[in-house]
Formats: sequence, C-alpha cells, structure tokens
Amino acid sequence: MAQDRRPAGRSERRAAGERKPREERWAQLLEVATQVFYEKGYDGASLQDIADRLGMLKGSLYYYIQSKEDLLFEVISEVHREGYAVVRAAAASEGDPLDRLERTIRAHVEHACRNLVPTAVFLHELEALPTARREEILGSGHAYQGVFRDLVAEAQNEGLARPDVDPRVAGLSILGSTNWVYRWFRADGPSTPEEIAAQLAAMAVHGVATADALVAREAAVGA
Amino acid sequence: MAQDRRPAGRSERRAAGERKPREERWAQLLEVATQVFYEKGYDGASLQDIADRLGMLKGSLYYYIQSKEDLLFEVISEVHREGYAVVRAAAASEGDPLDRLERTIRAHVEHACRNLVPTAVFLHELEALPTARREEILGSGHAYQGVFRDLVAEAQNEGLARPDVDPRVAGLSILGSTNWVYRWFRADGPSTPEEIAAQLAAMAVHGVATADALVAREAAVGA
DNA sequence: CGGGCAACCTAACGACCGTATGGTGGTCGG
DNA sequence: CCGACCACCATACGGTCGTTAGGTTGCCCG
Repeated sequence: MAQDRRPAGRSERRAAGERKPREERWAQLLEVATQVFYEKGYDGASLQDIADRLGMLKGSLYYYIQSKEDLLFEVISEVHREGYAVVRAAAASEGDPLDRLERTIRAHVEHACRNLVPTAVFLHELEALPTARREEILGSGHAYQGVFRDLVAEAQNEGLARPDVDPRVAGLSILGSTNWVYRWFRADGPSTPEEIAAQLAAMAVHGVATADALVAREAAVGA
Repeated sequence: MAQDRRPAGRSERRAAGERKPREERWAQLLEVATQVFYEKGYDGASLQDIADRLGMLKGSLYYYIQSKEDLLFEVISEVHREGYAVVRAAAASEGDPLDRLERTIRAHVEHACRNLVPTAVFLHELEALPTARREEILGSGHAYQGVFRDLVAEAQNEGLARPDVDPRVAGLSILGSTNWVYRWFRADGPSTPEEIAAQLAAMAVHGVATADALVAREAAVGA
C-alpha cells in the first residue's frame, strides 16, 4: 500500500517538496491544520488531508505531534489566548461600564472578523476536545460570558442599565450575537469589521441601558 | 468477526430486542439518531452507535435508510420545518412591527429551548450536509435571517426603529443571540424558556427601537 | 395449515483511519 | 572530509467505517 493515497511513482524517493527548519514547519502545520479543520470539521478531517497540503506523508506529522488531538488543542488554545486577552484588556480600560462594554464588544468582534478561520474552529470544535483539555483552555469558569455579564451588572449597579435585565442572560445574549459573526462575515462583503463591530456594540448597549443613560451618552458625543 | 462489536455469545440468534412495526421503529430511529448526533457530532457518530441503542445491528439500519446522510437530512429537515413555521407564523401575526418582532423572537427561543437537542444538531451539523441537500432544506435564501431583517426594516420604515441601525446586521445579531441559547440553556437551570425568551426579546427590541417608540410601548403596557 | 412478506440477522467487503517503527538523505559543525 | 543529527520517508498494523447481499424468523391472511 503506497502510504494509503498518492500515486507513488515507484521508489524515486518522492518529489520532496522542500525541507524546512522545524519552527517554520510547525507554524505552517498549525495554519494548515486550522484551515482543514475549518473546512471539514475535526472528525471529518484526516491527517492525510493535512499532510497532503504540506507535501509530506501523514506518518511524518508524528515528528511534530503526539496525536491528532494535539493539533486541535494547539489551534484552539492559541486563538483563545489571543481573543481572551483582547477582550479582557478592553473590559479593564477606562470609562464608565457602558463605555467599556461597548469597547469590549467592538474589540471582540473585530478580533473575530480578522481571525475568522481560527475563531470558527474554536467555536465549532471545542467540544471535540476531551473535557480535561477543554478546561485547560477555558479555565474552569465561563470566562468570556463572565466578562460581559460583569460589565452589565456593573452598569446596573451604577444605574446605567435597566434593572429588569438579567445580567446573566444579557451577557449570553451579547456573546451569542458576537460569536455568531463567524458564520456570516465575509471579508469581501458590504461591511467592514469596524462597521459591524460598531453596529453590534450599539445594539447591545441600547439593549441594556436605561433611557437616561442613553440620553447622557448622546450628549457626551455631541459635546 | 462477530459484526464488528458486541460479545456475540455464539449463534443463539441474539437477544432479539423486540420486533416493532415500521412506523414506530422509524420514529425511534430518528430520535436515537438525533441524540447520537448531538452527543458525538455527525462525523464522530457511527451507525454502530445508533444501532446499538436500538438493539439492532448496523447493517439492519439499511432496511430504513439509503445512507447515513439520509438520517442527518431527515433529522435536520424536520426540526427546521417546525421551527421555521413557528417563526413565520409569529412574524405574520397582528400588531406593529416591534410587537411582531418581540413575539417572533419569543416564539423562536421557546421553540429552541423545548427542542434543544434537534435544534443543536440543526445548527451544528447543517454544514455536514452536501450543498444540494442543505439548500433543499433552507431554500436558496437566508430564510431565518430574512424574517428578522424584514421586521427591523419594517419598524424602521414606520419610524419605530432607529435610522442608524443596519437591518441586515440587526437581523443577524438577533439570530445570533437567539441561536446561541442551545449552547447554554438547561431545563434544570434557574430560568424557564419563557423567561429567557422574554429577556432576549426585550433586549433586542430595546436594541433597535427609537426612544419614542419605547416610551409608547411602556405607556401601552401601563394602560 | 401453508405461503408470503415484514423486520430483522449474518457475514463480509474494501476503504480509510490514527499511530508506531525503523530507515535515509541532505546539511552542517568540527 | 566525516560523522551526527534533523527532517522527513517507507511501510505496515490493527481497527473501524459505511455499505451490500443473501439468509432467517415469526406473524398474518387466506
């Protein structure tokens, strides 16, 4: 069996698509794996697919990894680390809770749009990881959700958000609308990431804010 | 090989877990398939898994189906038909666009909460279907999104929604927040489907409505 | 009481999966 | 110029996958 697939024109040692140093290949491997997981899903993707695109044999991948699962873990881990850092930074910035909420949503959406493929893999294939490794990435709590929930709760405490909204549900609503963008955003579409981010942020802020707070915000913009 | 798995205590013709008439078994098959796809994903699930839970052998499934893909198609097709009908009915009901938007969101969320598993399979595994069969289900347009987008646009035309919101993005935002519930709703959680639906609907309405329209709505409730 | 059909079973097919093991060519420091 | 080592190749294993073809049972109808 000529390594499962590939014509394998007898033993002329294969076309040998350039040898590369380890670090460079590793980065390339992660990129290719991300793309393949995006296109076929984790279970649907095979190491063969990935190796093919790298111009090597699937067995050779084990020079870089211990198992297929390692690849998914690495891909997801990387994008989550980045995204979570971006969101936390925005949430901890200056200003009143509504301002920070708006900035956080925008940062989150813009990051998702600009890292569409890894984000999609993260959101779609996270549950393909065994529980232990999943929690190694997420931490034990619901990190993302918590950021939005806390910002809404804070706004509520300062009288900027309507008292009848449940911060928990509000946080999940925001998370849903922002995490949905990977399903419809297209770089060649009619809207830029910034425009979309601004729209989603504005809707969310209007969704939770009191009428008074909204009036105050418009006045501040006008000033 | 004793049909791949199962101890198979020699040939005593297997425990024979009750024979059932076709229609009943077919319903049971769909239910089991839905559950298994939910737990393992379409690619991760095997016909063996499904057959095991039905107490039959995987080959016997082909008495009911032509291929594994048929199962996914049937499952997704059913839940989509139901859900879309519910949403369209609510969108076509009486009242001004904001009222109808609110009712539509509530109907959508309540339906999703009460059909959590099929909904999850629909949203998660839809893209596992080949394009042709996917469009057979969805129709060629973006049906769900269109309903929400049109309601927002209608509200805008009547001066009930803020002119600076993009109905397209607003529709997708609403779709995102409502389609996200399958990821966090638990029947044994602190909130009922109705409460969650009401919260999400209220946030969405506040997210797009003008200040005047909101005042008018509160007055109407008070009356 | 016998024939037929519905609802399965039995058994196997070829393909492909992730993974292990040992080899092998080129490159580079000494 | 030589040996070591890096980045792969070659090959194969055991297993599982979806799918097929033909058999077997029990119930129903006449």
